[in-house]
Amino acid sequence: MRVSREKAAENRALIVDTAARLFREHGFDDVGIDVIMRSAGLTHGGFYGHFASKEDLAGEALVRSLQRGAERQSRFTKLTDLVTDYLSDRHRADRANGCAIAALGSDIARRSDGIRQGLTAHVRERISRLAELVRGGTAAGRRKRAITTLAGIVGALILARAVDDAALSNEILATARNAFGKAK
Amino acid sequence: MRVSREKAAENRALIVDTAARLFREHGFDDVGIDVIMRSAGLTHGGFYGHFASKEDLAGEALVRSLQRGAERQSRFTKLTDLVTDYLSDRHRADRANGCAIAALGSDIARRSDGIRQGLTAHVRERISRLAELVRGGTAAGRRKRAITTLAGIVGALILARAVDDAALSNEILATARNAFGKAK
DNA sequence: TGTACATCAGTGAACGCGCGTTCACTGATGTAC
DNA sequence: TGTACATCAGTGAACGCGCGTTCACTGATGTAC
Repeated sequence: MRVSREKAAENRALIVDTAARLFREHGFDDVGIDVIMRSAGLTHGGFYGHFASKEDLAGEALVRSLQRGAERQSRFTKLTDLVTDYLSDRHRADRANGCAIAALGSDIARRSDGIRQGLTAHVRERISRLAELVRGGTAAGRRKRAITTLAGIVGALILARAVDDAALSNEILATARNAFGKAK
Repeated sequence: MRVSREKAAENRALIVDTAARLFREHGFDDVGIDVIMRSAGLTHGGFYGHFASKEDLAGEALVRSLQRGAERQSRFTKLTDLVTDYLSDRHRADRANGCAIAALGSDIARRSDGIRQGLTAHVRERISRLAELVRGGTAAGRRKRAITTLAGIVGALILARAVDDAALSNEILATARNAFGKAK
């Protein structure tokens, strides 16, 4: 049965949000459209009224995930705080609501151009944002520090999640927090 | 038709090697058994004479990939050389024969226990190996430096591959080479 | 060393299931008068 | 403001394809004598 245009728009946004979480948690290929729609409280048949294809949704969901990450990071005024939050136990455990680059990074390199373009714009912004939080040095130096920091925290989180040993995982997180979160 | 036991063992190793390359290039879920077997010059029906399941092969293939990476890195006697090689244009372009952590990192966290255990042992070894290449400082300091370096180069390679812009990708690689490859 | 038989690596057809996608239909919303 | 009709968001069954897995079969290898 038909619903109001307002409700339809809400449903669309809900599908994107739901997919954004499920994709980060299980990867693009391991989440079916029926699961996404059911999780959003709908049936799978209505999917193609909102999106042209699953790949289309994947692109929107990734952008949404990245936006959420950017919003969270915008709360911090010190690089240390941002790094501490990014490399926290909570973030390691909560893949579904965490950084999309860490959750899907090695996948993204293999996806379609549209998806990679969305990521590229985001990475650019995140580097600029990190550079603003670096204290001292030249502009070029701050930018280098921002890139190094981004690479370091993304790599550390991916390693800490991939590793099957709590002690080693903790050691990786703690060491990276120290190395990349220091005022230097 | 039957082949000699020696030939059968060769075929098995060839399947693992072939799968190791294909998985790194396209991801676990986007490579079918028929593609792997055909790439190895066999037909798909023989697969289950060698492996219990696709997941079983995935585990062996990952271990093989990680071994190859360890062999390559064992050639270097200086941290700078290792980092320069890891963050080279060649490595960025050749995902199929490169580091499995960078190629499959965010996937691995979602795989079965067997697969993650193989990775954990490897990460431990790689950290020890990197620590040996660090000059100066205490043992604990060298280990911390090794962890930071591993996280940094893995993250940088993943970012450089995911990004859809050659200039930005180059900037990430060059900056990380400088930051993590320096003698400090 | 040669022969006869058992074994078994590899083949190719087939099965079954999951999943992306399509479609006829329903009934509430939106619109024209 | 109310009525009649058109629209269209969502439903659920169905389609078709790909892919992991199974299986009867083949014929070369391995073994027993």
